[in-house]
Order: sequence, then structure tokens, then C-alpha cells
Amino acid sequence: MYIFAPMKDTRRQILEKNYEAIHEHGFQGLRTDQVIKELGITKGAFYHYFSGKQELGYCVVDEIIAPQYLDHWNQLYAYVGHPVEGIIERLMALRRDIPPENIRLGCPLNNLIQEMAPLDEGFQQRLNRIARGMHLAIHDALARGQKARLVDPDADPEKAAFFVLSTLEGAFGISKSFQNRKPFDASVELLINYLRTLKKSA
Amino acid sequence: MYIFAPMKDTRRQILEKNYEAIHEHGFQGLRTDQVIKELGITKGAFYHYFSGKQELGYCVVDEIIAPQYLDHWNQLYAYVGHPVEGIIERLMALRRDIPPENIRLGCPLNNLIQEMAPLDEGFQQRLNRIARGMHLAIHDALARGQKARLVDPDADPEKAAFFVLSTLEGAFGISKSFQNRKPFDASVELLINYLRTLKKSA
DNA sequence: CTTGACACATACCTACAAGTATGTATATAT
DNA sequence: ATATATACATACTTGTAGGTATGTGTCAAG
Repeated sequence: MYIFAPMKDTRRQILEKNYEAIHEHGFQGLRTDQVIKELGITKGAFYHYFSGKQELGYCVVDEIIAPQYLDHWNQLYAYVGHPVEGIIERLMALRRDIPPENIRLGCPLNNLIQEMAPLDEGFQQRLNRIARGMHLAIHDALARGQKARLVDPDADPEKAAFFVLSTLEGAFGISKSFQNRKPFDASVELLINYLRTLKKSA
Repeated sequence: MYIFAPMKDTRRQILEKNYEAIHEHGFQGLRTDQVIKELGITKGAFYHYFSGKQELGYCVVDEIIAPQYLDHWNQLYAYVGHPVEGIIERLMALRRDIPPENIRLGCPLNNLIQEMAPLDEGFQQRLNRIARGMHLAIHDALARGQKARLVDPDADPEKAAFFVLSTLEGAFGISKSFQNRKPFDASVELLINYLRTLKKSA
């Protein structure tokens, strides 16, 4: 399968550099020629792999952003132990591994949602598919916990999952505004406190 | 002071239409000529009142967005009663009065922060001034509550205020992604539950 | 009554960013 | 050996968004 190596390489490079540029300037602010220059390639290469800017954007979402987020949260399904602790562990992993870049530039997923969701149906659907995947993973974890009588039966897994998502994405946004990770850390900390209250005190 | 009436009118119209357009397309996606056309005016009028697109953006933030948010949250200082109930009341007012438009298009403040904060120092400072104002109002309410022994003394007003802001802005973002107000309502509901736990059970 | 400031209107300019058309080297299949 | 597909490179086109330059009507003050 050597044959496909060079193709995948160039295409992947285009995707990744554009991903970074989108993270920095947003999709509307993305200048494809600029990225092409930085990569030391030409328009020929770009338009050989992508029909245009829009399709490139879709591919960045599908092939770079979606796997990142879904892989992270789908690890909940493999977590052994109290489901609530699983969610907490995912949040702590996030807080631990967050690059300073993401404080300055925010969460790539959140950024794109805020910018593109109302403007482009294709973005909207792709981005919401990711959000739904994250919501489902958290929802399922809590529901499993309830079945196993490990989670407060009065809790509403759907609402709680929305709450977690909102606070998490909001935490990125507020930290970006303050250019400081304190808001992020504080929000995640209090979110974790809330999650602990869902553990059945039995 | 009749003299300034016609001036203020046109300028205000330009500001408000552009505010709406920014809400819809973002600042980078804003097409000033388009708005000029819709208003039935010409470039002469626009550039008479604003030196360019950037200054227009700054004025929209300062003269439309900032007052909206700061007026809302500064009402906390006038609230008589339990400070935590004051915050809850502000959240419920928000949930009650939120136009469907803001579910589709998101929170104008949050949108601009995510889009412009890392791109333009002027936006960053102006937008963060608003966020700091909101944070301060909530922080002060909780601190007053602690002084009056109405709020759990172990609570951290600064962190709690960040938590409220994160969840609230995040709730807008997630609802925008789902094109549905359920995530917003759920997040605000659980946030209110959390705030009640801060009331001293004395 | 005229002079200057204000509040616009009209016409023009131009830089850029997206996209297109076409050429070419290499490799693979037949 | 030749045809065909791949993987790019080069040069060109084109719409447009932001901005400029300049003209004009009105009004108030001196």
C-alpha cells in the first residue's frame, strides 16, 4: 500500500495547516492562499484534493475535529468504575492536557459552532453531530449509573448532560475572553462538585 | 438640542442594522455595503459617521452590546432580598425573555468573543470589559450575601461567578448547536439548583 | 448675505481572495 | 510502447468589499 503514501501526506498536511488557521482566524477569516504559501505548495495541489474552501472546511470538521472530540468522550464507554467518576476523569484529563493555545484561541469545536452554525447548513449538521455524540456519551454514562443504582434516580441524565456540555464549552469561551485559564479551572472544578452530588449517597 | 436629533437618528440606525447583521453573519462576515443598501442610504452617510468597519464594530460593542448586558446584571445591586435569589431572578428573566432569534443565532456577546477576541485587541478589550462587569456584579452579590451570613462562607464568590458565566454563555452556544432551546433551559435550571445550594441552611 | 460646518449623495478606485484553465512529470496498466 | 490516471505547477480571470475623492444641499452664525 505504498502507493497511497504520498497522496495521503499532502492532503493531510493541507487539512492540518488549515485546521490551525481556522482555529486562529475562524473559517470566514481563513485565507486559503496564505496557507498554501506557508505549506510551500500551489493552488494546483489544493484544488486537486478539494473542490473549494467549503469542502475543505467540511473535511477539517469530519477528519480532524470530530475524531478528536468523539474519541475523548467515547472513552466513557470503556471506563470501569463509577460512571460519574468516569465523567469527572474525562473533565480532569481535559483540564490537565489543555494547551495554552486553547486558552488563547478557545475550543475549536465551540468556535466553529458559534461562527458557522447559522450560516451554513453543512457545518451546522456536522458540528451538531459531534455535539450530539458528546451529549450521548455523557447521557449514557449517567443512565447506566442509574440502572446500577449508583446515580441519584431523580437526576435527569439528558438535562445533566446538557449542563455538563454547556459549562464546559462556556468555560472555554469565558477563559478566552479573560485570556486566563482561571475561569476555565474554576468552572470545571465547580462542575465536578456538582457531578459528585449525583452519586447516590447509599 | 433639536439640532442633534436627525444626526443621532441616522447614526443610530446604522449602528442597529449593523448590530443585527453582525449577529447574523459575525463581524468578519458583515458586509457594510449590504447594510447600507438595506438602510436605503449611501456610503457617504456611513463614512461620515464612522471611519471604517473596525470603528463601527467598536461602536456597536460600546453603544449597543455593552449597555444591554451591563444594565441587566447591574440590576443585582438594586435587588432587595437574598442575593442568591437576585442572581436566580436575573437568570429566570433571561430565560423568560430570550427571543427565539437568540436560540438560532446565539448570544451576541458570546459570538463576538469567540470570533474576535484573538484577532483584534480593540474587540478583546471592549468585550472583556463587559464580561468583567458581569462577573463583578455576580461576585459582589455573593460577597454581600456572605457578609450578611446569607451565603455559605465556604463558597468562593469569584469561582462561583465564573461558573455562572461559563454555564450561561455555554448554554447559548449549545442551544445554538442543537437549534433548540431545551439545552439552554436545562442548563439554566440546573445552574439555579446549584445556586440554591449556596444559600446558607441556617 | 456669505461663509463655514454639517449631513449626506455619487462615482470611482484597487487590492485581494477565490476559483479556473491549462500544462507537465511520473507511474501504472495493457 | 503507448495510453491513461495521478499529482501536482503556472498563469490567468473575476467578483467584490472596503475605502476614497469629490460634489451638493441646508442651515446657523456672524
